[in-house]
Amino acid sequence: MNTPATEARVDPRLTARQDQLLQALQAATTELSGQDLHALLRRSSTPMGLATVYRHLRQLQQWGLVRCRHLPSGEALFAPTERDDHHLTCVDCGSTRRLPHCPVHDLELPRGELDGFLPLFHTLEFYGLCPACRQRQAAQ
Amino acid sequence: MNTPATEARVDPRLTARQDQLLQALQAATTELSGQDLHALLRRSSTPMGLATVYRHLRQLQQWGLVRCRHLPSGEALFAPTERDDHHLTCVDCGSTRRLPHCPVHDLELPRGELDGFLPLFHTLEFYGLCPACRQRQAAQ
DNA sequence: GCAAAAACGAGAATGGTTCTCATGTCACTG
DNA sequence: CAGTGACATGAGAACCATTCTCGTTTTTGC
Repeated sequence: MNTPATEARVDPRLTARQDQLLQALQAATTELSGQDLHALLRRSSTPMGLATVYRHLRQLQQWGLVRCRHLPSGEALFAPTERDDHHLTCVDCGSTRRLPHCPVHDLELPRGELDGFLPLFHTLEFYGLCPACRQRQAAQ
Repeated sequence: MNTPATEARVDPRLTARQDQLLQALQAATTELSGQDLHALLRRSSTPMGLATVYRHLRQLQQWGLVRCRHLPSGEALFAPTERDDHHLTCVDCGSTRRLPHCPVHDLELPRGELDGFLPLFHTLEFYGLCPACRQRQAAQ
């Protein structure tokens, strides 16, 4: 199940800021929230404001370079789309665990994989551009 | 890809309030937000406060009776887990469209199905209880 | 009935995200 | 070089869905 992010990438010409943001995400071993990125980049030689962080995260997301998922707490976590990670998320404490490999290739989740985790439900969502927005963006 | 919600259901003995909430979700043709449900039930003969709506939504979710997904806007939408719906979500305008059938059985999304929608990335998440929380809940 | 426990809800608090707008930056031009 | 316009930036305010607080009401167990 490969989402054609490369094909979807409209304009890979990133600004320095966008590149800085993307590299921070790629360098991180885990997903980062907007707040995390802000705190991280605050310490760099070229600090980035919170508004700019969110602005560019949305832009990168619309370009298919960054994916976003929401924890039960409502916090949004970002990661580069090149990482094909999937997670088990606890609806009680909100903790998440990365699955060792993409489960879509093995839909009947084996007991061993779950390792005690009790699945209650799943979500499968596709993010992208609807025809109306593609058309509007092309017209601009 | 059937999530064993029934097996996971710890205590299907719902209170009147929980039942009212679940029935409202089942009766609705679309997913509803917490605010939607509050507004809807406000007009019923037994109105429900916002705090109670969210309290029970979380409870029903932990029981695997209700699923929740987040729009790019951050708004959370709820639906009964018995409905196996999946969506295309636009990262620009946030609109969502229900897929005609569960795409997990047809992973290579056919062009016709997309109908002009440009997928940028997808998310696949499992929600449930981690071992620690199962243990803690069992102990209580 | 009656007391203890649980459920309830109005309104305040929380906190992540977005918006506003004044300022900064940069590429051009003449 | 100023001059100029378009765009990027960020501090802080605004927003708003959700959660928390806490006094009241309802239910439960006996």
